[in-house]
Amino acid sequence: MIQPLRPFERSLPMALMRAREAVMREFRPRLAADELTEQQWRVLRALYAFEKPLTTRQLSEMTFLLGPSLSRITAHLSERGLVGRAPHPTDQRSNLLYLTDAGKALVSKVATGSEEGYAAIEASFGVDRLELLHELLNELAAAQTSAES
Amino acid sequence: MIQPLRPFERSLPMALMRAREAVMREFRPRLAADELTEQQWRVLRALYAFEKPLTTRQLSEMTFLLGPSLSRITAHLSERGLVGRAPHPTDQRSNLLYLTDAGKALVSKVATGSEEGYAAIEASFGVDRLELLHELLNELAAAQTSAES
DNA sequence: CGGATGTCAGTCGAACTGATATGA
DNA sequence: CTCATATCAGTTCGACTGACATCC
Repeated sequence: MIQPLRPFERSLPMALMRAREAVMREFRPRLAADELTEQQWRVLRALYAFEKPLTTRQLSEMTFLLGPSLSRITAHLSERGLVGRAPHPTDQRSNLLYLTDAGKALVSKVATGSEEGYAAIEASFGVDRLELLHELLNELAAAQTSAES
Repeated sequence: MIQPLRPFERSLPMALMRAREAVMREFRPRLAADELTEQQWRVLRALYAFEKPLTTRQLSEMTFLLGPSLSRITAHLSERGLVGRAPHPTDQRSNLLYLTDAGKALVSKVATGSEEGYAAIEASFGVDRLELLHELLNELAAAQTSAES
């Protein structure tokens, strides 16, 4: 007989996915309403949060998207007029990507609406426990990232 | 000026993804070594955990995969001889999917190896804090799922 | 030169929608 | 008849690899 391995409920990746899926049920419709995929949103969100232009490489690290995927996504966002591209001042291999005014407006609109979603989560889950969860998640990510061989 | 919205670090979906990404760096190579995608693994894992045959619908709820995606995935796993298919005893619309011996052996092999990954995580993060994290994640998922409109 | 950055080309897997057959 | 289950067809998207031009 095969040994009784780690049960389904104790799978950490599964628990993280289940929680994320539950949360995204709150946000996904808002993104879909503006024809945005999760990945596109991650890019816009990163650009918005930093308020400064970013290179593809920086975006890649922040959004966990691979270079080639980012090339496609940013090209698409550029076609939609949400993202602009400027030459890098010192490194001519690289570009700097930034949010256009239309991009900023869209992010602001979606993010403002999303605050309703956050309010719902905070109400049903509790602000302090949400804070604790954030803390644990950050520490887990830090612990694993630093534990690379 | 646009209001300073929720910063990047306080995005719950992002925090969950970052943590999951960090954890998956430990497990992804193990799956890739056996030519398994994350989604395929989720299906095998669910079948293995339940030890009983499951319908496509049940699998869909457990793995967060859509029906059509599951059809393709199970067809693929069936071609590889990892999953078998039997008629449902009472509902002739449905099938029952189960792990073949080869499937069980593969899951057992991958899962056994993965315990090393869990050990590394427990070592760097702490068993008790991992337990607390699991608890919070489950409660978050439950709170959100029940808060559906 | 070696090493990094970004893009292109191409393949594969999965998400997703809409339609369809089948049976509860 | 209705509703649910599952699959198919087809499109879009992103993951990923390998090659490549460009430049530090």
